[in-house]
Amino acid sequence: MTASLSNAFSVPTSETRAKPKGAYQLHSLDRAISVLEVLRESDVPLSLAEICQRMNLHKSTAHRSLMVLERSALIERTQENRFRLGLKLYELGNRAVEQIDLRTRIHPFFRRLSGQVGETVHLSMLQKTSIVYLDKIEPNRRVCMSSKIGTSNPVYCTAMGKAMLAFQSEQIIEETIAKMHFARYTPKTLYSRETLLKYLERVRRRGYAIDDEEIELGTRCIGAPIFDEGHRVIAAVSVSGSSSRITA
Amino acid sequence: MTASLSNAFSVPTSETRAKPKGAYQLHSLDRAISVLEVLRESDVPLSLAEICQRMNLHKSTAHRSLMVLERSALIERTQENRFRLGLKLYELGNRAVEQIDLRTRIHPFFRRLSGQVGETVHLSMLQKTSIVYLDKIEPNRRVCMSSKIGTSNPVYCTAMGKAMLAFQSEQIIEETIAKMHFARYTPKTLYSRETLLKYLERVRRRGYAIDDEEIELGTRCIGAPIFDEGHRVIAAVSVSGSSSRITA
DNA sequence: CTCGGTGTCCCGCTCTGCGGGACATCGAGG
DNA sequence: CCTCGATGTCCCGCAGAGCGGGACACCGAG
Repeated sequence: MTASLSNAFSVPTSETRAKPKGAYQLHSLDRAISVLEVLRESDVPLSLAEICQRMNLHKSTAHRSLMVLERSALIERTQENRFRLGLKLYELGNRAVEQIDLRTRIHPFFRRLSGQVGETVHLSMLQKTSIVYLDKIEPNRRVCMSSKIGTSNPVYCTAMGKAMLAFQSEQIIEETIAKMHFARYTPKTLYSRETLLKYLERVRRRGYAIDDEEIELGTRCIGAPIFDEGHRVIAAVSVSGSSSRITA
Repeated sequence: MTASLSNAFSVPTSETRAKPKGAYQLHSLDRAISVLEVLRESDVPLSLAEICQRMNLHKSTAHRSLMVLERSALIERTQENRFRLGLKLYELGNRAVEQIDLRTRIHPFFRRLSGQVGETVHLSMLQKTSIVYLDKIEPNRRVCMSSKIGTSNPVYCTAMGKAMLAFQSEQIIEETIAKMHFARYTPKTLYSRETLLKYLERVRRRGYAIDDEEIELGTRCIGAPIFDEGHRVIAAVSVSGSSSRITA
């Protein structure tokens, strides 16, 4: 299936752009999504010209995209005619996690875990090649390692990511790994298909995964998958702490 | 300007659809956004067929849209081949409010207010013809009136909405009201341009707005605008409570 | 005043992507 | 077993959406 899709490239046409194309094409939609991505990465609102530059687009093309996006409040413009992400996204995003309803179902169990370990605990879900943080509880310590809710990290260098990936079907694992771009955050980061596969095998035997300073030196995490009634992985929890405190 | 845009309709073409068109057109993008909207309104994941039905679209058209949206994780599909909003929206949404950064700037002041009044306080921002709730603090009472963070309500029947709208430029007020669809939630709901305009005038004189059971019987709110350094309205706070407790 | 930089808007030609429809797949029912 | 209906996926030709060139207006700087 995935194979047949890749064949669908048929005519590679001109396509100089290095867009992450994947068969089904809706140019203006893809472009609009890229705009959102560009705006997300920026810390300040961007002008039309800046957006054109970063995506190399022509003025009129970008302008049209922006107008439509603004009309639906996915982006909004400041008084100085700059653009940033719109609050509609907040609405949609909150609704998205609400539909999954994981947070409320898991929260009690989650609190107890937090009380027991006295370290930061996180809740996350798998999303393509990333994990997205949905919830966390921080201990009453001065310092603690934690990620911000609503952000994401790569699967291959987090305990929760590996815990969730390990229990997917053979096929999903293959597809997911194929889409990954390995980057070495620390010397300990797993950076190849093979090491990752071997690691997933271990996770399956033990039932949990560990991130041993793979994304940040000094931070160690233990992650375990959460299954639904049908024994499918739907989320993961983790305990994170300074590598000095986490050993057992 | 708005006038010239409306002229740009030039050829009304076929367009049987009652789409909220507004000059700049990107069909596939508009459609995709509608898909998100449809998914947001549903409490259960929807199948391709159901989506086609609700939007009356042809299978192939909707299918393409869905595939692209899924590729970028704006929607995700369940094992039963149904679609729901994707977690990417959560990421983007959180980033959106983070970029505005209001919450953290206002929070201290906000806490104090909450402590003083002992009723639910809300923080919201204007978004087209709605207000979006960004933050709230609830009192330690058993019952309290409050809205869910990340959701929205119409401008014309909320204290914060009217407080923010009142201090916009003449032009913005006009445009916003033009886009509104008045619905009568309660007998007290303002439901015409004129009453709303007159009310806004009062708000400007007093400096704050009141929602007197306009959206829900038994609930009364007082809303005040928040200005930035340049005396522009950027948000609003409100105090809400049962109409029996709120009078002065 | 010019000049470079904005954002907005128009228009013609090209090639995207629409929609009809074929094709698999599944499940229910006979 | 086959049939039937409903599903999702995929292909392809034609038509019209939307791309990009470019005109235009509007700054603010020099």
